[in-house]
Amino acid sequence: MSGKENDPKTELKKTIGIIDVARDAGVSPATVSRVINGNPTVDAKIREHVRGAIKKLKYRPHHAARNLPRGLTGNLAVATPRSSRVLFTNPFFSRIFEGIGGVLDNSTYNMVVSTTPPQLKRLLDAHTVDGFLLFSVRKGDPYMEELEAMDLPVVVVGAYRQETRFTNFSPDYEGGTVAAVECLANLGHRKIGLVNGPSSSYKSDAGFRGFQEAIRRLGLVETGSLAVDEFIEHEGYASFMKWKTEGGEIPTAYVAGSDHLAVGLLKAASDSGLRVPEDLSVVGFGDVPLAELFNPPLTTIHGDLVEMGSEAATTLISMINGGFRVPRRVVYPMQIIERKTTGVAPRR
Amino acid sequence: MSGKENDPKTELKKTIGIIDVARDAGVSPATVSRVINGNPTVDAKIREHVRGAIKKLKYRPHHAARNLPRGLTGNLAVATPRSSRVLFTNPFFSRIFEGIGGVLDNSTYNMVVSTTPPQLKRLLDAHTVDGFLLFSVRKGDPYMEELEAMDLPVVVVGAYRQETRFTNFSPDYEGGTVAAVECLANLGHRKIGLVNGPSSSYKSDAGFRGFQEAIRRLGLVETGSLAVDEFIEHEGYASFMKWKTEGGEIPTAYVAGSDHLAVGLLKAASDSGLRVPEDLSVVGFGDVPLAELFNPPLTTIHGDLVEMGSEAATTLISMINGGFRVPRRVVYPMQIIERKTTGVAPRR
DNA sequence: TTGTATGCGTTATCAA
DNA sequence: TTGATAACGCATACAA
Repeated sequence: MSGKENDPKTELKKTIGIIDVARDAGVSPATVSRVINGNPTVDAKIREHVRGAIKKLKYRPHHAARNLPRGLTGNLAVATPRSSRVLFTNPFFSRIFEGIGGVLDNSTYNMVVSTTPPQLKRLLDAHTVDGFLLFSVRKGDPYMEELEAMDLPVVVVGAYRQETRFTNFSPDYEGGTVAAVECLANLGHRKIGLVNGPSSSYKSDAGFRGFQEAIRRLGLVETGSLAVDEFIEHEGYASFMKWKTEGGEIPTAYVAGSDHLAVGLLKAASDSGLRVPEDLSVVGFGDVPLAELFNPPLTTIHGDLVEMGSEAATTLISMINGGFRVPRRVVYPMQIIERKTTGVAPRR
Repeated sequence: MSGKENDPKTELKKTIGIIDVARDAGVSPATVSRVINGNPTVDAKIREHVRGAIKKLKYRPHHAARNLPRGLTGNLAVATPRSSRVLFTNPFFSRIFEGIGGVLDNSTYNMVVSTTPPQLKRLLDAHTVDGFLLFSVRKGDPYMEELEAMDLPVVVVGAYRQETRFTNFSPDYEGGTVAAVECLANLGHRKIGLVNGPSSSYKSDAGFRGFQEAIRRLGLVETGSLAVDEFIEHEGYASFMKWKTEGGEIPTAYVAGSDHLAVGLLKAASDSGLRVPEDLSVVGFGDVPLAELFNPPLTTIHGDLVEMGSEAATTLISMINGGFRVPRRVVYPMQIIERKTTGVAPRR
């Protein structure tokens, strides 16, 4: 009635590990490990017994310790080499993220997100992830060469350069822009402008290529194009106002590099007394949730970005497991959604 | 000329570890460890020598292995117990996230993000993070009781219940809503409606409390209130249309639970032939980047959410290190930003 | 100031 | 089918 299990050194153990479970179940740690990992070579009775001990002790495996012997981490990085808010101002991100999440749900990987250069740097300096999902990369972004030099699996989502070992999944910025110009041309527009991002953006390059090609092929004239530093509302607004103030010629239609840019442009046009689409047509890019609800509803370029995120994540995991040794380059088709910011060209 | 270091077993080592560096530098692993951790009790010459070896071998410490002996992971969770897109449709999230990122930049913690219940479940079942930053929690969300029962540090960002061990940082939903009603009352509005989220939302509760209190205190009359399931554009639009179709009375002003809700409402009003703000005034909540650029610019409730995110993260880290043992409850003041969706009440 | 030895929680190899 | 035991990469008392 007294001496049962009355150890003198009744110390308080911090975390209960696989050894504690083994002791409680009267088996070896190896057997517990087998049960945890669903190894079939375990006697059914013992398995249930061990499971009972696991629940009883509220045992929870240690993620990092589990992966240590494999030389892996069990973590995937979702990162941008640029500024903090890019991931969220990136019009596509929320949908791509949704695709990634779906894949992770059916895996055992965790997602470690880095939204600033210092965080990315840490990810590179320590073995913290088994692979990278990279977003919004621009020319000259920090740590990209370093990443190229490492042998970690990397998938870049969005436009990227050609000479690279990275696998790349990207919306068809070029084709989407072509579709926008063609739509405008069909509405009778002859003078069309491009509101594009900075030259440091691969996405800008692709959009520019598509724009130029379509303009030339259709015999149109590029008019009043604008180049901004970021694909955000404010930049689109300011650029248009500046252009107008300086007496620049206003086209009858604009193709924007992003929906946010388009919204800024729309606002600037409105503040300038221009009616949309009577006086000016505008096409966005991305079809963010807001686009449909905007006033007026935004004509824009749409693509299945959830699917893209999903495939990117699936591919990365496959690469980690030795698949897809040679870089892949996949482009996702984009199509135009005509709403209310595009109309027949005005007679000027 | 032949036998120097000519081991028979010239196997290819996978990752180079602290031992390799130690051997190359002619010191013990412990000394290398000290250099890595900036331990001052290392001779300057040796330190430089070791650093040279680290660079030469391109040695990178292993994050998980480093934290194992400490019984920690070095990871923080940023999670929501709800659906995937919540984190991104949450109007506040991008700014709060910015605050968190800033703190992480100056720490050694990594951020593992979970945007789906399965991912959250994994985080709970394995020792993967040292603490939780929880977002968009609603009544009845899965795994919350489980988390409460564990002894991991947790900080909830956004409205939450009173009876909890979790520390809580939240915008002042109640006070902000009061400010909105007061503003409207000053403009002469008497019949005011609330476009609120679902009753499962703590945020809705707070907004409702503030609304009711202000309405009663100012002697106004609640008119045409709407309750939606999510704080998104679509819901606001649909609810208003349904209400109108059913012949419900339209107030002269609406207070919305979020900017996105306000945008949907604005769109519905516009489609119904109502002018803003001549026929109807609307106040949003959150002051998302879009609000200012919307057409017309949205009057809304603003707060310093970057700061809130920053303090939440700082507090969580402190908790992990043994600080703030008792739950804290911090409410961030919100103020109204009057733009163009609010005006003098029409005579009806 | 530096080295040795041990432990962190788990997997995996090899016997039994 | 199960059990020792050696890694996995590193930090840290304890010695020297």
